[in-house]
Amino acid sequence: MSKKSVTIKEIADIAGVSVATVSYVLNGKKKISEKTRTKVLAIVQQLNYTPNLSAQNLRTQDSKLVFALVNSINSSFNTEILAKIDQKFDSRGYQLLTLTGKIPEVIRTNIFDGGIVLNYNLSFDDLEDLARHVHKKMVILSGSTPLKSASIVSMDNESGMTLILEELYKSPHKRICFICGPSESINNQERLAISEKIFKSLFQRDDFSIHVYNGFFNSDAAYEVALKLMKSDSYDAFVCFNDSMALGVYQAAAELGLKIGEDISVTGFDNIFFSRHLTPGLTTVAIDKDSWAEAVVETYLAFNDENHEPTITKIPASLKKRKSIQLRDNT
Amino acid sequence: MSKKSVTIKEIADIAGVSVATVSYVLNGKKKISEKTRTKVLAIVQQLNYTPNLSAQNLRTQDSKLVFALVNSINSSFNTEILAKIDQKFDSRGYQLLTLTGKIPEVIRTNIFDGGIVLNYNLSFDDLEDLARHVHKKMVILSGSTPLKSASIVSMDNESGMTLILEELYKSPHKRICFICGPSESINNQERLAISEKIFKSLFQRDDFSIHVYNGFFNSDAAYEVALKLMKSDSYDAFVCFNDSMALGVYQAAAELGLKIGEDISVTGFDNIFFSRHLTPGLTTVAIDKDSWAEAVVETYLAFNDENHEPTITKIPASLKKRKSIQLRDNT
DNA sequence: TTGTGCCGACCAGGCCCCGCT
DNA sequence: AAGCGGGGCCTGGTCGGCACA
Repeated sequence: MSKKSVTIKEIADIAGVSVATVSYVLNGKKKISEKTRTKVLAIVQQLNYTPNLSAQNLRTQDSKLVFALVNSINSSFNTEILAKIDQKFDSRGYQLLTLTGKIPEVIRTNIFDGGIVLNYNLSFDDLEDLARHVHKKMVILSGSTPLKSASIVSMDNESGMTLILEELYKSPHKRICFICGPSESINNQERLAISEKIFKSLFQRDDFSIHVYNGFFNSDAAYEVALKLMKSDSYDAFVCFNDSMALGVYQAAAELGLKIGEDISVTGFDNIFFSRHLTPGLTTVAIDKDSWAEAVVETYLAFNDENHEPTITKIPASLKKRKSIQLRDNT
Repeated sequence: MSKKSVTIKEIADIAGVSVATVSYVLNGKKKISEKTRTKVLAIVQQLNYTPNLSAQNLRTQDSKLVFALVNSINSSFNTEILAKIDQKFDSRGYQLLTLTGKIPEVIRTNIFDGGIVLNYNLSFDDLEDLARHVHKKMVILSGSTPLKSASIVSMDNESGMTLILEELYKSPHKRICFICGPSESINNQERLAISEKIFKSLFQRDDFSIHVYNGFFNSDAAYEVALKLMKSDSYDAFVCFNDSMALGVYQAAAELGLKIGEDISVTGFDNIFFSRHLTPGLTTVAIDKDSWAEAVVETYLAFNDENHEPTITKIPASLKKRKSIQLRDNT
């Protein structure tokens, strides 16, 4: 299999010039006469020659490949932001390669210029470990704790969670429960911490922890949990730490004939695409994904400066009001 | 930036052995005494050495990297199957790297062992062009027309479309329209062709083409189209060529107070995750994604045999009955 | 002797310094 | 001065060979 690919040497031989000349023609770093230039290019074209990237990277110690490490490629939240980042890297001459797995071998080798990590389920320790291995440009898309050699561009969970709980406070529904994500997730940890703070101060209650249920950030688990809780009629407000889980809550409500926005209130986080397609629309926390993606790419490229030090950037969140919260007056 | 990484030569120097010895220790192709082995490994461990993949690939002319080219990473259909393929490649020692773009430069270079193409919007000509460039293992996940140097493992659109239209035939709703995808998409072409055939034979009508509307495979466009059509009350059955578009139809129906499964019928294709979370559940065409992924990986690995010839495999489709079609009697 | 254990040296493809005409 | 080429080098794999028991 895999026919041998044509090399620069073959091009040189056929064109009757040296390898050096072909190389110069291809990357235009030196003046070459128009005559040889066209001759070489014609042969390159004809033989469909492409430089061997391994050889190129090896020699130049440089690469325009950027990895994106994600916990799962099958997640709307991940792919929505990934699509934008991909696009922005592309316009700057970098190619984004998405890969999954805890810490794949391949990122420890040096075919990549650097990478970004978009991963709900990577603990701080995992990140430190990763940063030790990838001694290059690295941007993490979650968390707030500075890392030795990676920048952070993450969403502002604190303001986001505050916005949504303040909105929910306007509802007559006050028997709140929290459907949260996996404990390893940094975003989950942050959302949990700030929720507790607000719950205590705004709702003036001290029994936060007993109203927290794990939905593992996925709709099926959240569905199971919600179904049980609804049957026992313990709660009339469901604060989901992401939109996927809100979807599971919607499904449970539909099954039991509960009207969302009337009988119960439901909130999400992330504003992924289907949250506006639900009936009623899901009130959730949005973050401008375009700005986020832009910040990620800029932060990444900032490593190109000599002596650049890692930075931490927080992307502001806003409230996306729809109809899943019942409000006292219809404001 | 990017501290210089440690090389095999440094390891050799520190261990007081030759590079050859270190190399043999690392890939165990030759007997090395236990004593030197442990000594070398200790230093490798300590300096956190990882072989330079570019150098390795260059020398061995071999790679365990597989690309997955997709039109968009932000599509549930793509990511659901991708996640499974990723996993199966992983268990066979290959690393899957997902990338987007028409024909990215990087796949023409030889850092990849080969790749798969999962792309609704790549025409046959694009595929031929791609196959010319990637003269290696290649598996395409759509289409039926044999390619010179790539295998095909695609879903059986014909049987899928037949199943769903036969089911719809049991409904009293007979004013059918078809919401289809972009014309370049091979899957769209196949679904369109077979729909026309069945429409003519089963429903015995000859005016197929005037009931076809383009929804571009995305929910927003489908929503716009559906809203207009519903307002004019021209149709009571909406056959969507994928589930995303069915989502748009659901939204339009909700807005106009139309009950799906009662006032109108809606069908999908692909059975992506949220189709079972909708209310009512979406009746759609399912394909066993696990079998599909398995077939893709097996087909890919078959290229390892000498003189392997490209193959074409069709993955069977089945009907996922839910409640979005109104049936005459409640069977 | 006949291995066993190790090493020197070359090779893979392409970039680019430096020197030649 | 303008155009071109020789050859070292980036890193790691591997073959033939050599020393030593």
